Amino acid sequence: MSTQDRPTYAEISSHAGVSQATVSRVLNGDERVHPDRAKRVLESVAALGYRKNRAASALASGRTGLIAVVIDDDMRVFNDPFWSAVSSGVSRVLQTAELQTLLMVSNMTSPTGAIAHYLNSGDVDGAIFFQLHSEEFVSKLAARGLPVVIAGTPLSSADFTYVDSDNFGGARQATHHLLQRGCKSIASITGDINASAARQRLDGYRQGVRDFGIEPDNDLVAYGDYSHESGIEQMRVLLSRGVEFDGVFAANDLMAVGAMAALEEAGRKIPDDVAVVGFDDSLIARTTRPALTTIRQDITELGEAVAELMIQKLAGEETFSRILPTELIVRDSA
Amino acid sequence: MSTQDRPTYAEISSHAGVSQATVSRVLNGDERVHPDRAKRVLESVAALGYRKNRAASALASGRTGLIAVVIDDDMRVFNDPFWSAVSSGVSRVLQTAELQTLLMVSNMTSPTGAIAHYLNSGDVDGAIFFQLHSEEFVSKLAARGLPVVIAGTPLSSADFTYVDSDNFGGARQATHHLLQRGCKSIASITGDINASAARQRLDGYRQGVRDFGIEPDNDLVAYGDYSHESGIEQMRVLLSRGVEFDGVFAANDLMAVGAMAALEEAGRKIPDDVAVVGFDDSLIARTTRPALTTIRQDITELGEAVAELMIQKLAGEETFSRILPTELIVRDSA
DNA sequence: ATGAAAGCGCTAACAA
DNA sequence: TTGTTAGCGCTTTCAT
Repeated sequence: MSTQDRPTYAEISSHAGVSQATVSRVLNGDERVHPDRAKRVLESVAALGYRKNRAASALASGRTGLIAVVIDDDMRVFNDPFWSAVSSGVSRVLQTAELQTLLMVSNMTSPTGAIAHYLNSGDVDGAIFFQLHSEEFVSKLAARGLPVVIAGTPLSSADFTYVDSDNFGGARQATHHLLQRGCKSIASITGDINASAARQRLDGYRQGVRDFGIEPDNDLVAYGDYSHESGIEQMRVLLSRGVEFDGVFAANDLMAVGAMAALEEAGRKIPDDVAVVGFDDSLIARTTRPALTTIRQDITELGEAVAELMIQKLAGEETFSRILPTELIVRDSA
Repeated sequence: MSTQDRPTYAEISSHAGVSQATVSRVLNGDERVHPDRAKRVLESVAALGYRKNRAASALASGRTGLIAVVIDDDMRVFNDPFWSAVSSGVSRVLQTAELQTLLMVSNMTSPTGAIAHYLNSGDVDGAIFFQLHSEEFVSKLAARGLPVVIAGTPLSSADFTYVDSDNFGGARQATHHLLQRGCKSIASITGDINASAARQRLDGYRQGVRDFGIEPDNDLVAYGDYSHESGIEQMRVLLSRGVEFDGVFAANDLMAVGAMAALEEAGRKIPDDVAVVGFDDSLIARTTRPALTTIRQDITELGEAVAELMIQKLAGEETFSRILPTELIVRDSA
C-alpha cells in the first residue's frame, strides 16, 4: 500500500558513491568490502532511512526469509496454551535471525491441501510442524529439500530433526515421587495413546514402578485421551475394577484434575487416600484444589530450541534432535 | 532451497499458446479473458504443476499477501488460550483469501523495534493487533496507509476498526443473573483496570446493579489484575472490609476461581453463602469445583471477524467495528 | 576489493 | 479481448 517511494539501492549507491553491488554486499554481510566504504554505505542507509524490500530480495536470491509453523486446527491445540507458548518462543528466536514466522493452521494437512500447496511452492525457507501430522507428507517435503523441524516426537523412527520434552523421564520421575512418598500401588491414566508423548509417558510410568521392584500391572492402567472428561471417566473405571491403588499418575494436568474430582466423588481423600501427579504444570495445576503436584516442561525453551535447530539447518549445519529435561513440581496432591 | 526449476509463465504461456499477460490475467481472476483461452491456461497450469512465485508477484504488484498478527510477548497472552484461538480463526479466514498470517511477537512494540521496522517496510499488506499496544504507534502505521484491525477495544476514541466481545453487556448479564437468583448485594473484582475490557466489565457490573434499583457501592469493588493470585487477594480484601455481599462477579474465570478459594478458606459456601460468576468460559470454568457459572465469549468468531474486516479493508470497502454478543453459561457456582 | 550488467518471475501500462 | 514491453528492487556472476 502507498508507494512511499522509499529509497532503493540506486539512491544508496549514489549517495554513498559506490556501486549497487557494494551496497548489496554490505547489507548482506559480505566480508570482502573495504571497511571505509562499508561504513559509508551504512551511513547512507541510515541517512536515507533505507529498508530492504523483502520481495525483491526474495525474488533475486530465492530465499524468502519465511518459516512456516504448521499447526493442526485441532481443538486440543487451541485450547491448550502449550502451543501458543511454543510459537512465541519460535517466533522470538527466528526474529533474531531475520526470519519471520508464517502461521499456518491446517484443518487437514492432506498433500492436496492449501498448506501443502504453499509449502511446496518454495515460498518458505523451512517448515516447523507441531505434533507430526502425516509423517509421509512431511517426509516428502523434507525429501524435496525443505528444511523441517518437528516440535514433539515423530511416531516413526524416520530421521526427522525434532525437539521434545523428556516424556519418558518425566513420567518416571512422577512415578518415583509417588513411590518415594510411600505409595504402594500406582495407577496411571494415559493420554491419547496414538500420540507418541502418551506412549512415552506410559513407558516412563512402567519403568518407574519397575525401578522400585514392582511389576507393572495392566489393571492399573486406564486409557484416556488427555481431556478432563476422560480423566473423570478413567478414574471411575479404575475404581470400578476393584484393584487397590494409593497413587495415580495422569499423563496431563487436565486429566489429573478430572481424576481428582472422581476420587473425591468416591470419597477418597487426596493425597492421603490417593496421591495424584499430573504432567505439564499448566495453569490449572496451580489453581486447582488441592494444588496439583506435576511435571513441568519448559515449553518456551522447546520453542526456542526448535527455532535454533531451524536456523542451524538453514545454515547447512548438522542438527541433532533434542530432548529437554522436565522438573518435578511438588504441591499438595502428592 | 533446491531450485526445482518449477515452470514459470514462460512455460505456461507457450504450452497454452497464449501470452504471459493472458496467463497473468487468468491467474489473477481478470474477467476479460475468453473462457476458452482461460480454460487452456488452467489446463496448462495443472498439466505442468505450476505454482506462482509469491516473491515475484509481490515485487511486481507491491502486494505481499502477508498480514501481520502482532502480539505482545506478555505472559498473560501466552498462558491464555484466548489469543491462540483468535489467531487460529484469523489464520483460517485469511487463508480463504489467499492471505498468509505472519506471527510477530513483540517484547516491546517501540517504534524503533524490529517489528515497527518490518511493519513500516511495506512487507505486509496489513496488520492485526491483539490488545492495543501503543496506540500512537498503531495510529502512525494506519496514517501511513497500512490497513489495521484491532482485536479488542482501543482505549482512545481513535477511529480504529476493531472487534471485541461485548464486555459491558456480558458483565451486566452476569450481574443480572446473580440478582435474579436472589442475591441482595453483589461485589466485583475487576481485571487490570488499565485495559479497556476491564473497565467495560466494571461499567457493565455497575449498570447491572443499577438496573435492579441498587446504587453501586465502591466498597464492593476490589481491583485485581486478572491473575489467579489477585482473585484470592482481592476476595480477602473484600471480606476484610466487613461489607456484606452474597454474590460476586469476577472479571475473568481465573480470578473467580481464586476468589472461590478465598471464600472457602473463609468458611463461606458456594453458591449458598456467596454465588460467583466469572467471565471467559475458559477451560478452568468447567473443571473447577464447583463448576463456574460464567460469561462465554466466542473467541474463534472474534478471530474470524477480525480477519474478515481485514479482507474488506484490503478490498477498499468501508469497515465497521463489531461487538460480539456474549452468553451466560450457568453452572454450579451461581 | 569493486563495478557492470544480466536477470529472478511476475504485473500492469500501453498498444493493437 | 489480447499481446508487447517495461520495469519492480535486489542478487550474483563475471570482469576488472
